Amino acid sequence: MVTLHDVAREADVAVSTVSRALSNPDRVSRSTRDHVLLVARKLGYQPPRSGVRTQMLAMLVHDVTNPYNFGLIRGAEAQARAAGYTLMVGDSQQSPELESAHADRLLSSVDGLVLSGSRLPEQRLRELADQRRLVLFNREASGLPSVVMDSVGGSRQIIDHLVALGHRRIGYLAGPLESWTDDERWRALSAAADDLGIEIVRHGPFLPTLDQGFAAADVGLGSGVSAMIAFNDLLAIGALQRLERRGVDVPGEMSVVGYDDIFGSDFCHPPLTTVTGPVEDAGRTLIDLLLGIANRPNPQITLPTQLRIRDSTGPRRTG
Amino acid sequence: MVTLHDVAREADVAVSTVSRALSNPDRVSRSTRDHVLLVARKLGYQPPRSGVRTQMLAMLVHDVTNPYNFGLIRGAEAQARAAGYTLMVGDSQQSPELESAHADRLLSSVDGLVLSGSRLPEQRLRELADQRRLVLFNREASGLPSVVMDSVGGSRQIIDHLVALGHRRIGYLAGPLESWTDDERWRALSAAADDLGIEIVRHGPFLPTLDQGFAAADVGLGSGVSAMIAFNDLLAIGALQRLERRGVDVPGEMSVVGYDDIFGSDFCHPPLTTVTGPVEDAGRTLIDLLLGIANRPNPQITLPTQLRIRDSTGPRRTG
DNA sequence: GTGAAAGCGCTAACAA
DNA sequence: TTGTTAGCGCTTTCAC
Repeated sequence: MVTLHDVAREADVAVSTVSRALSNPDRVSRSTRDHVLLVARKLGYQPPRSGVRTQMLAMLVHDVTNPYNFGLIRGAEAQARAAGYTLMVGDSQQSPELESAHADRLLSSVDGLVLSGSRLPEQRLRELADQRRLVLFNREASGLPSVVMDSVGGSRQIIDHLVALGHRRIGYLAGPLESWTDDERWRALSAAADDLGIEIVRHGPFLPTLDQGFAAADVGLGSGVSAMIAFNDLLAIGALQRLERRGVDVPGEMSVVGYDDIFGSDFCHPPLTTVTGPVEDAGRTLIDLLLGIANRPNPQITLPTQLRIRDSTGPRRTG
Repeated sequence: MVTLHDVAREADVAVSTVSRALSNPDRVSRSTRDHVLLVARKLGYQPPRSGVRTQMLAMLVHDVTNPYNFGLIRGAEAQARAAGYTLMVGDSQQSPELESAHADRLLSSVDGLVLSGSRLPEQRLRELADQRRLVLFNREASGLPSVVMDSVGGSRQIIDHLVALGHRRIGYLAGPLESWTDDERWRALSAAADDLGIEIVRHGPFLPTLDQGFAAADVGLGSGVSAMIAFNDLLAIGALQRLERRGVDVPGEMSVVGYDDIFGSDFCHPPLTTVTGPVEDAGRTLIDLLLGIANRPNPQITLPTQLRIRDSTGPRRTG
């Protein structure tokens, strides 16, 4: 454990100076402050944490404003509240660096941490888990507790559904390269397509946002497929908007499928066929694991998903 | 400031016992633990906070999963990130008690706090402001810095718009009674209606959720108005869904207006006429105020709003 | 399981 | 502005 004393020695100043630099930056000269802060950072100084329970839990997601997280947050919030805890949600902006920095800061002030779709290396995850209780969502790492929405089942159902409608060439609008979930989905889709002897082509990567859906739709249209599967609903809804603007009939000329069944996927135009799952359950389960209300020590839980068929998919137009 | 010593005296045990009860609950007997925790809670014990900056800010909203907060959160997150801070968002579930409890816990671990639409009494707000930097969104309290979306301008524009379309009896689907924003909106709407000599009737209160929008639509329909203004877009979109299901033509038989221009209000059916404003700016400004990057000491800022006209409003059908 | 007391890390008061 | 030092709150060790 790094103390003020250590920092003071390394920076060659008095402990009080370090204390001031960290607590009352105005009470110290600019140059020494910068120097001290640099050394503190280098040594990995952490504010001392009184062992007193904070009754706070934290969850880090890639984008708080992605409706996908709604169910997750609701479930987790409810369960945390029921147990007398405060849940705070943070945003890592799809960036492993930011995720890591936030996690560091949170360690000293929360009793437990949920990482959703973490992009940190296993090594780093284990480091974090050594200091605080840690659970993962949509990411697995050996020895760490996790909850994952089953991508295989839902993906297979998508392919079955599209093939039943006569589609033989399908496009996949991929998510971020670093995304564990994207990888899972793509692998499950390709496997299912292989099994049924149809063709699936991968486009992208795209960021999971409405805007990127516009671009994705154009790419998909240009590739001559009759159906597109988007990495998630945000991308899919963006694609629907773009297709409508370009005068492409959905599902007449193009079928579109998403993942996650987010807020809006039922009232967009046309309502979106998508993979749905018990995300609120997942949120609750994550908190249960965090608080140690689980049977086994480090369970890796997979929750089932199903295809919810709405109006954005239809028979391939022949001819 | 309450110390372990105080708790120990009041609970008639040694400080070490209190320390254990709070940090290592397993190392103390069940009965004394419960007793100590109760006393600690009664005295309002707070874990000691090393003055070291945590580089964390917190924002409390009523519902993290209300898309209204998207812009706010994005703006605030971006500005916090730019300044090297971590922003965490918490959910008060429309409950002042929960808001207060969360705020208490956060005080000891963040450098500043944003309360959105706070329902705490001014007295309590000032108490909090004494301990940490505090700024308010969509709530004003004398002596405290705040940012508010102007309800008066947007409300007046709604009434002007509806009157221009021939509407003479209008319904307002009210938000929660304790909501400062609801109060502002209702007063501005009534004033504008009075000025123009038309009738506006208040229904509700309703919680600002899609589900409550279903109920609100039914109430509005039954009251013989030709246009409905909802407290916010969530309520309005819920109402649109209900009207569609009941076979009511929008805007032919009923016009609908919302507030906030949330995610989904542009792709619901029909796209919603709503009051929009620079919410991301608001988010950024809040963080600026929190970090003291402001000119005046405790500014009360009001940001302008405009009516965005889409397809959910039209001429009153005569006859 | 609990209390007494030593030890530790941080802050603040004071001197330079 | 910076260093010295006393003091404070919490944890931990040790005795019972």
